Amino acid sequence: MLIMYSRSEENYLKAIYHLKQRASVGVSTNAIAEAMETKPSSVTDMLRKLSDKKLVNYVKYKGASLTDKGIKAALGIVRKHRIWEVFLLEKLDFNWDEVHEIAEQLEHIKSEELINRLDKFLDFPDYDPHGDPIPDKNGNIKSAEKKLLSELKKGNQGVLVGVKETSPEFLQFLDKRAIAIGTPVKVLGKEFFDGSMVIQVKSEQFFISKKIAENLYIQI
Amino acid sequence: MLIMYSRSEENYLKAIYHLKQRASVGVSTNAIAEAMETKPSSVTDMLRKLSDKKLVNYVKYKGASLTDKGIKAALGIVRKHRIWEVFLLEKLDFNWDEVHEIAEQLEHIKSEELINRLDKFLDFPDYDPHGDPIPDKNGNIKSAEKKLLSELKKGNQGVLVGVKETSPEFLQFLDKRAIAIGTPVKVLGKEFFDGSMVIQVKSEQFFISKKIAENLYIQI
DNA sequence: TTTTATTTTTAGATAAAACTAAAAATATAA
DNA sequence: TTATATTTTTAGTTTTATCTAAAAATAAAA
Repeated sequence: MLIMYSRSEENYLKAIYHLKQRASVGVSTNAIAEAMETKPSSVTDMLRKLSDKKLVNYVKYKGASLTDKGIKAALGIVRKHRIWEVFLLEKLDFNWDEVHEIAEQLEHIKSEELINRLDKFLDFPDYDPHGDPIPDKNGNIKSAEKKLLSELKKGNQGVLVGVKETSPEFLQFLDKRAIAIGTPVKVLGKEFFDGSMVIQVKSEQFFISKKIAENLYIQI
Repeated sequence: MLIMYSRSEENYLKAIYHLKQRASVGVSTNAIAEAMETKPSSVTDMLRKLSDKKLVNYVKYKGASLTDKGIKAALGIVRKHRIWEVFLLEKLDFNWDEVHEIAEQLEHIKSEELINRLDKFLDFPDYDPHGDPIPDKNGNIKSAEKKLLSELKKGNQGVLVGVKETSPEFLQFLDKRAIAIGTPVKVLGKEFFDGSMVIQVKSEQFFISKKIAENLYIQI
């Protein structure tokens, strides 16, 4: 059962996987198109194709969700992506805002053996540089019990364990303030009006907008 | 001048580079087709395209050769391929007959930074696992002054520094006889009739056909 | 040098993955 | 509930890289 998917198919599977994450309903055509920076009509074409291959459940006008087969395939790609990110950061000294783009290419290299050996070479890491868990070769993934910083209340504290947004701009924003995975964070104040917060990071205090808080995962 | 080429264009450039190597005339359409396992008509199409991009000199019915721009591009791909091979062998413990296929994929990853950092990580290797020299980032390549074993005469001796053929079958053939890069080899006898040889490898003697001898590079 | 064989090119077709523009379905607002 | 807006799909093109079959050019043999 050594089935291979095209680079495009893999990218769609990955996008649906990331968009779905517990949304009980199907993912909309438009949402996929936006995430992939392509046109809705292209998405429709691909959904039909993936549906024919039993990788997604797709009902016209009702959106799509991954089948078990689709989830398995998506997890394989996510695994590759995250292992390569660890390699780039730990072995080649890339910065955490540089690794994503290159991993987008490396995740499509076809070789189970390669990724398993790389996994071993890196001593079987559990999380990638952004704090996201790495599925093992059987597709088992640790569902990190993390909360968004924006969901915390005044007085709550925890450790930054992940970021939702991974754009270089956002990651550089964090770097500038010395906020990184593992950094302890405490909520000093929160505005009801706009959801903005004042947080304590080490000896410093920062004002952050709701948008920032919605992209930081905290483990309490 | 950050020009990118498609995977297919890169493969054609690489194939022409490998076929050319000092043949003063152009490489024939059929030779390229055979090397790439594709049809001559496909080659004609691509040669016209590469010619438009000033990567090859192409004259209808007369074959093709790389321009300076084409050589530079080809060397960039060869560099990536060989650096990845070193990585796979040295860091991930792949066998030398397994690395080629995976490197065929990795060589197309688009990132100068990546390959330069990998080069550094590997401590700037000069040769790949098959004994072929690795071009530096400016395209300078050590032209190893090696001879084919088949060109040597009775009594000549040297060290195996490379292989021409890189198929798993051939490499396993060598492994079975403990012939590897760095192994000293001496020609004990040579038949005029069919070019076959008897060679001394360490304490053992082997009979090898002309075809084998034509795929082993020796440094005297 | 004419004939035959081989190589190379042209012409037209196909498949994958994208696009645009228009039509159809669904959701929202008056 | 009808009208309007949004979302999604269909239909038809485009681009890249391939292919087959036939025509043209070149090379080899008689």
